[in-house]
Amino acid sequence: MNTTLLNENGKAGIAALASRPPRERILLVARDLFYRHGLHPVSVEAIVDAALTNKMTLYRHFKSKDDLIVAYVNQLASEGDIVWERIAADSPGDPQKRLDAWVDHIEDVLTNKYERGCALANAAVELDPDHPARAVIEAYKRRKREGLVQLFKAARYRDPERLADEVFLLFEGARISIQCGGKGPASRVVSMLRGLLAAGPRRTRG
Amino acid sequence: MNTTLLNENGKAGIAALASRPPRERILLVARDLFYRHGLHPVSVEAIVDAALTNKMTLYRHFKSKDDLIVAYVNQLASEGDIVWERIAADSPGDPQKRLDAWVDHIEDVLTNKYERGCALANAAVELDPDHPARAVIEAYKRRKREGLVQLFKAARYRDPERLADEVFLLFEGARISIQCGGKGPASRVVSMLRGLLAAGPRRTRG
DNA sequence: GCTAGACGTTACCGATCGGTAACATACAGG
DNA sequence: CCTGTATGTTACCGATCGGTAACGTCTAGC
Repeated sequence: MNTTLLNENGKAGIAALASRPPRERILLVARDLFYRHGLHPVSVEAIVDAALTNKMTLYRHFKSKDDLIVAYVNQLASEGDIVWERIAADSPGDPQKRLDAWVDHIEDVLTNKYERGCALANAAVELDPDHPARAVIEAYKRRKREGLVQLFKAARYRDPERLADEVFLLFEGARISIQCGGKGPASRVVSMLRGLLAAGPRRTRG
Repeated sequence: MNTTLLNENGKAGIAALASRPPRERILLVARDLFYRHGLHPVSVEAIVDAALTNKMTLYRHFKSKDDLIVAYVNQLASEGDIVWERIAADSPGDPQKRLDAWVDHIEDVLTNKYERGCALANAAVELDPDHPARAVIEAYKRRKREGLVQLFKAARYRDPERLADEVFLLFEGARISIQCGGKGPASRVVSMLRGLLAAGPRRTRG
């Protein structure tokens, strides 16, 4: 069986894995396999094999596969929050700079050759409406959108709610479109976003 | 087991099903179950049960489950094409009216209470990159985007490619956001689209 | 050095999966 | 009426699934 682990999405290979505790290895591998192949096609066997451990150890850390999925989704959400906080920390008190930095980050995401859509959105597609992981996903998306609203508000853009929705939806649409063969539309979204940011600020009555 | 069939997304109930040939029943049911629960969680047993038939009959019409998935995706794509053609037929030679009609259609889709994202995009999330159904999905999305470009071109909008990408991505983003709890962002997208259509036309040098 | 707890190994469980063989039935067209 | 074709029924296949029991091993901390 193939034991190739983890794309170059900022993560290390098999060598760095071996020295980490099993739970961490499992989450690292789950993150990779779930994203690349989806939730259902990836068996716990495949995960523990790639994580260089075994089923018993996995089930000592996670009550069930669904519980692992919740942990996987929580991991993604908290990583997204960290990116957001890093952007905030890099430009304290400068909402305009934060917006620019956010678009730079978007550009990185969309040009990543391993991009296969938003992992959280993809997970939502595969999960029943009552799956506990969905609440995490929905809360994260709302948080993200609200952060954009506050940023546009602080930067004194006109109609911040509408603008936040627009850039939020453009970004979401671009990510989902990448794996639907529409690389064309997505390639233009960064310049669209920059256009929106450049054209809008301080239109609040001067 | 529950035999509730087909949401009100324009399709009939169990009574209308019974009089149709098995292959049609199977596709009708697959369309419903695949969309509501995803591709992998729906077994062929569940499909044939809901379609009031049996596995043997299904496998006489489809070589495999993957083959059924291809037929499911083809069905969705051709239905989408039919909507597009109907819009064209309703406003022959009037691209602006077609654009308006398209946005009206978008509004219907986004306000449908059973909306769970674009069925084709959802399917793409669940399919390997080399699955034969993916080519169908990608071709459809490209076709759809190209149709928008031609419409904006014919209606003499400025920068039709960019505008087509923008409305395309907003629509895609809205659909995927609906099931991620972001009903807020999606609710504004129709007025955004109408704004884009109203503000832009004939900006081609007047 | 001993012990406790984390980890690994093997083997297994019942359920379900996609898919098929063999056979019975219904029915339309000659 | 007879025959061919589509459909339905039952039973089954091997594979894989998520999950567990029992037991052996390793090592950190006292």
